[in-house]
Amino acid sequence: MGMFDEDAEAAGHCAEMMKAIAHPLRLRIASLLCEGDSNVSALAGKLGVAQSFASQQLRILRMAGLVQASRDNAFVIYRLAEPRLKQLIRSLEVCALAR
Amino acid sequence: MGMFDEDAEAAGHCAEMMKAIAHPLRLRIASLLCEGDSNVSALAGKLGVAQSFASQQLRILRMAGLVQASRDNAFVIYRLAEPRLKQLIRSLEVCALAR
DNA sequence: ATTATATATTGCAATATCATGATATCATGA
DNA sequence: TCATGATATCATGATATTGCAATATATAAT
Repeated sequence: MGMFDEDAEAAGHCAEMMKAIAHPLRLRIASLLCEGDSNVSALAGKLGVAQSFASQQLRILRMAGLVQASRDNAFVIYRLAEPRLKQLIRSLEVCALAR
Repeated sequence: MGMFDEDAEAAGHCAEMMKAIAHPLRLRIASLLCEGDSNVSALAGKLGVAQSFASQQLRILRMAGLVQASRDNAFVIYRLAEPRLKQLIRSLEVCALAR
């Protein structure tokens, strides 16, 4: 039935993806990006953290293939790269509500 | 709309939970437990890892409140503590399929 | 009491992650 | 070109995680 118990490689990939979001700030960033694209300093402002910190965490999300970036003049706009990520975050919210 | 961007504490809790499963072996353990309760050495055998390693990872899952343990004579039976965890793992499998 | 089996814990070295501050790059406008 | 605002990277020390081997504990059977 489960796929991860049989397919260790799939489990490894999935764990790597989860690790990317399994961080307070990165989860909040992903959550914000669910509501719409945004740039680095806007995100940093909303989250109340330093720009360099936000940029670093965005980099980790980007490396994991979860978000994409593109330039809009001076700004770099980040967006969710994966529609399925939105779905996953909804599931996580449901989990969090059930505590 | 999203809850994690507004509620930093909820994001922290959720990230902590995710961190517990965001590991190749722990994900596989959780996946196995979705199919039914099991004991440590049975899990270790199915996963092809040393008993002490399986026990260690089970401990981490237990600390995070994701699994529960109870003794059945010589054996310690582990089970999913959270029905919502089953749901989450299903979501993860869907995500993993979509790669 | 001894042995065997199941589980848990501990110690450890290697590696990774975290958060911060300083600095560098990049694009725009005066 | 210079100044400025937006982003990215670097360097760092603190802390956490990883995987393994050795050892300890607990239960059961003989």
